[in-house]
Amino acid sequence: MGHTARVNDRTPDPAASRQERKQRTRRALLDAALELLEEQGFSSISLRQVTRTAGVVPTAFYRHFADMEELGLALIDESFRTLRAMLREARTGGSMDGRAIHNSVEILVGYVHEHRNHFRFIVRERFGGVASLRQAIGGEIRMFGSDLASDLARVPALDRWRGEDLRLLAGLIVSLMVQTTEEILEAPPSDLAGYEETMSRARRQLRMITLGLGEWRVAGRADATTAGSRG
Amino acid sequence: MGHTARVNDRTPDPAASRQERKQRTRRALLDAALELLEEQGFSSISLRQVTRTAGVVPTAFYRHFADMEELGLALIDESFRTLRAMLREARTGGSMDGRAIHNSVEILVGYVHEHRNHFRFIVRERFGGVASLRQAIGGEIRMFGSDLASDLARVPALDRWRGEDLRLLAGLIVSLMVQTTEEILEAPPSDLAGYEETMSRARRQLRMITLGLGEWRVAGRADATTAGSRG
DNA sequence: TGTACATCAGTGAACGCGCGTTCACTGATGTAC
DNA sequence: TGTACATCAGTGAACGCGCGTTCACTGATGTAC
Repeated sequence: MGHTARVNDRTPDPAASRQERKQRTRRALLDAALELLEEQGFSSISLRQVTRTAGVVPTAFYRHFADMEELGLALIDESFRTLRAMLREARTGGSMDGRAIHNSVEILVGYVHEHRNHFRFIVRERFGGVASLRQAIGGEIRMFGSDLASDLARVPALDRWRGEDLRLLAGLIVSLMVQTTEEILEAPPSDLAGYEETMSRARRQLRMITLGLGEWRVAGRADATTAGSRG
Repeated sequence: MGHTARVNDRTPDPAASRQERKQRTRRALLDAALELLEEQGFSSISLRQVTRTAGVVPTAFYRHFADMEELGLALIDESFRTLRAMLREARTGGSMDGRAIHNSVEILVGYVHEHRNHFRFIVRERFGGVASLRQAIGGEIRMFGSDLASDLARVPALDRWRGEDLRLLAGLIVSLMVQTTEEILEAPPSDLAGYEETMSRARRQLRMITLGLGEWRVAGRADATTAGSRG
């Protein structure tokens, strides 16, 4: 809440190269935007507010971004880049089963919790007023759903499912994860009990979904396959 | 796209009373805002844009709303009032079973489809930059979840469920409905095939959720291991 | 190592613009008698 | 029914303000020799 780390604060740090300092200012602009986005929507924060918060003159902005939209896209990229890497890593190791799906959900929710400001921005702008940001965020979430669907295809219990049904199932899970992300962001970051509560709710809701999967008729006929979610 | 029904267009209609004309201007302001909200977020549309689109001078705005926020709250109220009535009616008739839940979902999705502009606004501002609107929308959705949970309590198959679990299940279904609403709004209103496709997906996803409910252990132990499917 | 020049991140003044809000007003509609 | 007055939805001018963007600039950092 308003520590507002400005980029200069008049300690020029002679050890830093020109390039390093430029990066630092860029960082300050991104952080300033994230700070302002705690309170406002992206389309209502101004370039001048951002530079003011970053401790820099308005015109300095143009050394880093062509306009606010470009800054917004940079924030989206930042938000998802590390998460994608973490999930890719989690998914390469070992076999794919119900446990692995649960793991991915835990990784995502933990990640969101640790990057609250980024994801508050993401949730706000997912259907916000700026079309290019909406598209970029939509693309990331869709990609996330596709990855999940192909993971699900590797779960033994689901091996006879049609691709279309796997995508529906993935959509259901993504929908739960979006909902959970929103819940995480509603509580203050210090509220660890609330965080655990949300996690626990998400786990049980995920289990509610997976429990019934054994009942789903694969080919459209009533041949009930076995094996629900097995821990 | 941009038919922009202005309030005056210089046909004063001598038959209308002063009160009727005032209502008409109010309506024109709300419609103007909805039209602008197709393209922009609420916090970035201006009072002057709204009055310009409505065909009225900026200062006339104050005869109807204290500020833009008050207009926004009026739009939220409009969006949900009729829907609430329809769902209440749907739920008073007859017994409550899986069929009734499906019916409610159909009503909601159809309603959203026929009030696209209102619900685009709702979806945008649900996590948008204006706190009071966020709260109002959150309250409506939460109320919706509570109603659904108490409906679920009357479903025979769920009669032994704990309230907490019913709320989780209701949350899951609300989450699916929000997701479906977002899908409906992504396609143009003329795309009836897309609408039916979305409806069909929603139905099957709802079935995926409800299929497993027989497996849920009512008294709920805390570990993750679960039995396989029943016949 | 020292000098002369190039680069370029950040500065500060200035611009025209749309904004929300104020104010005194107009003139049609409504009401009292 | 006709007259005199009150109401009040909508008008139009004016205000001060923050905005995005332009421009010429400064002075520390980087580079060539």
